[in-house]
Amino acid sequence: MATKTKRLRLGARRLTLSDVARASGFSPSTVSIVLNEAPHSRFVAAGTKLKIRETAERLGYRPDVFARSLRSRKSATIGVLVMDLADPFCTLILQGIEQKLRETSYLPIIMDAHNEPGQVQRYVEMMIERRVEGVVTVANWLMFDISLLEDISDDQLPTVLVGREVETPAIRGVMVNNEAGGYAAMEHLYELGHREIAMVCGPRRLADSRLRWRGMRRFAQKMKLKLNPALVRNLPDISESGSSFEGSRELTNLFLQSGEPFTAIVAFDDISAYGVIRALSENGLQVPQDYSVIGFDDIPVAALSTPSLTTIRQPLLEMGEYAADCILQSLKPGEEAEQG
Amino acid sequence: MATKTKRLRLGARRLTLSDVARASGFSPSTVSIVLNEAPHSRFVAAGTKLKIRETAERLGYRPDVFARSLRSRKSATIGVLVMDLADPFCTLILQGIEQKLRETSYLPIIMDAHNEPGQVQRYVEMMIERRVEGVVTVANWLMFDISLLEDISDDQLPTVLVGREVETPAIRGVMVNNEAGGYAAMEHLYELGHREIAMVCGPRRLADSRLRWRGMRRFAQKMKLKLNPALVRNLPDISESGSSFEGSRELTNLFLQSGEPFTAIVAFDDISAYGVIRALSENGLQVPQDYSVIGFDDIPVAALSTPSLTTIRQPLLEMGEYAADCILQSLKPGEEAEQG
DNA sequence: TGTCCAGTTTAAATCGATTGAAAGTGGTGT
DNA sequence: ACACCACTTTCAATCGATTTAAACTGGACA
Repeated sequence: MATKTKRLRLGARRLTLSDVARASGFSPSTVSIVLNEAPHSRFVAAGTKLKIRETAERLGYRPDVFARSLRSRKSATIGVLVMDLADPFCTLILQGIEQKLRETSYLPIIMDAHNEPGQVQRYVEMMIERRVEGVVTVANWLMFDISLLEDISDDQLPTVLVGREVETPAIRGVMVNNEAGGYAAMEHLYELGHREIAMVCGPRRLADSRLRWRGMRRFAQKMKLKLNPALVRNLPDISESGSSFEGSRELTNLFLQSGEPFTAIVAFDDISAYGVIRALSENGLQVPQDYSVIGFDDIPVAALSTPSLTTIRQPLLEMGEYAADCILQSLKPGEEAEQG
Repeated sequence: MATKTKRLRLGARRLTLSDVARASGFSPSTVSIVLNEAPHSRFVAAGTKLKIRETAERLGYRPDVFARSLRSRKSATIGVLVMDLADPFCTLILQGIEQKLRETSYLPIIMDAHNEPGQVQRYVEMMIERRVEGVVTVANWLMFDISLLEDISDDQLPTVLVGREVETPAIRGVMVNNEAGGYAAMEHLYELGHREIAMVCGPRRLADSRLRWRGMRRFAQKMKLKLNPALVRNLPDISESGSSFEGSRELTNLFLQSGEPFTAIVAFDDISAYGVIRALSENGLQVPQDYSVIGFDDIPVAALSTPSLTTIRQPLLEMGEYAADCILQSLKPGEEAEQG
C-alpha cells in the first residue's frame, strides 16, 4: 500500500522512459518499443523484453499521457456528448458506455450540453481539440439537429448516436426497436381488457415517436381495434419548457374534457406517463384502479414510485455498451480503415 | 459557418504556433508570450501584440492541448469523481460543477465509480496521471471511506468533497446544513398537526444522518414533543443492496407491525421516502390521506411523481457550483499557494 | 566615439515520449 | 578473408508548445 501510494505522489519527479532505460540497461527506444508492443518488438530478444518489463514494473513506470499523445497523435479517449446529464434516460446509457470502455485503455470524456444546443458546438470543438478518437452522442428526445455530428463523421471520426432514431445513413445509430415497443405497449393494454385507448405520442418530428405510433397502429389493425382520432395527440415539437411532463399533463386534460370514452393511456415515455398520472389524479382519478397507464424507457425511478410505473423497457445500459462497442470496433482494424 | 466548420477538419494539418509566427512576422516565442499573456508580455510592444492577436484570430489558431500540457505541466482540467452517475442526487451536483467550470478554461473530467470502491482507486490514479489540477468528489451516502482523498489532498492537489458531511479537517467539504434540515422536517410535520412521528434515519455511521437526527431532536425538545424510541430506526450501514428503498420499506413495515401509534414519517432521503410510501401502500394506506411522509434532497423526480413528494430541498446545483468555486479559488493566487 | 541602458524580440533548451532509418553484432557461404 | 545475412539494438528527428537567458536596437550620456 505504501509503495502504491508513493507512485502517486506528485512531489517526486515523475519517472520517465529514460529512467527505465537506464535502470534496465537498454535505450529509450527499445524500452518504448517493448512496453508498447509496437510492431517492431517482433525483433526484440525475448530476454530483453523480460528484463525491460520487469524493470518497468518494479519502478512503477507510467508513461506520460501528454508526451505520448503529442507524439503519437492518439489520445486514447472517446468523447461522450450527453444532451442532459440530469435526464435519467441518459445516465444509464452513460454507465453502459463507461462499463464497456473500462475494459479497454480508452477513457470516456463526458461533456454535458445541459440541453443547450449552443453548448453542443462548443463541446464538439473541445473534443476535436483534445483529439478524441471517437464520439458517442447520447441524445434524449430534446436533441437538437444532428448536422454537427455529420460534420464530425465526415472528418473520419467514428461516431455513434445512441438513444434516438437517426434519419441519416451517415451516422450509426443505436436504439431500441421502437416499432416493436409501440406494438408491445398496445398488446399489454389489450390483454388487460382495454379497448378504448388514448395516446400521448411524442413530437411529430421525432422519428422514434412515429415508429412507436406505427407499431401501435399495426397492433390495432391486427386486432380490428378502432383507434379514436380524438384520443391521439402529439406532444409539441421540441418544447422550450424542456419537459414532456407538462405537455402530457395538458393533453390528458384535453382527453378528459373531450368526453370521449377511454380506459387506458399510452404515454410517449416515462416522464410523460407521470404527467398523465398527475392529470388523472388532479381529476380525482386513480391509477391503476380507474385507468391504466403505460410508459416507455424504464428509467430507474419507475420501479420506485408508488404505484410503480408500468413501462416498456429500453435496455439502456446495454445500449450504452453496444454503442461503445461500435466505436471500439471502428478503432480496431487499423486506424485508416474508415478513411476510404 | 463554413469557415467555422473548416477549423475543425482533421484532414488539414493542424495549425501550429510556428504558422502564426511566420504569418505575423514574429518568432514563436513572442507569439506564445503574447497569446498566453505571460508575465513577460509586459515588455512586448503594443503594436506587436495587436498584430499577433489579429493573425492568430484570422487563421483560427488553437494551441495544441497536449504540447501545451507537456511543457507547462498544467492540464487545465479538474477531475470530478462521482460515486454513481445514475443517482439523481449526484447528477444535479455535477451539472452545477459543469456550469461553473464552463465560464473558465478548465474542463471537468468526469469519472463514475459506479458504486464500486475498487474503481475509486483506479480512477484517482488516472486523474493524477492526467495531471488534473483539482479534484471534486461527489459522494452519495454509499460513499466508501475517504482515506484515498486524504492522500490526494496531501499531494497538494486541491480537493473538495460535496454532498456528504466530512469528518476530517484535511478535506474541504460542501454540504447543506443537515442539522437545520432535520429541524425543518420536524417543524413542517408539526405544523401539519402531527405529534407522533416515526423516523427512518440514515446509516448510523453517516455523519449526515446523525446531524439530521440531532436537528429533529432539537425541535422535539423545544416543543416538548416526546419521540417514541420504537419509532426511530436506522437504515443498515452501507448496505450491499445499494438502495435505501428496500431498507426503509422494511423499517416502515416494522413500524406498522409494532402497533405503536404514529401519523407521519420522516425519511432519510427521497429514495427512502419512496420506500416508505411503497410500504404504506402495500398495507392499504395512502399518502397524504392516511400518513404524511417527508423526504430529503429534492431530486428531480420528486416533483413529478404523484402525489408529489414533500421533501427538504438540498440546493444541489448550487452546491456543485460552490464546490467548483472552491477549487478555482485554490487555483488562483499563484499555484504554490497551498504548498506550504 | 564608446558605453550603458531601457525597451523589445528571439534563440535554444526543454517537456517525455514515438518511430523510421541506420548501425552494431556474429555467423555462413564461398 | 570478404561479402552478406539475420537478428537486435540504438540514433536522432519529431510532435507543438513554454520559458530562460541572451541578443538586438537606438538613443542618452560621458
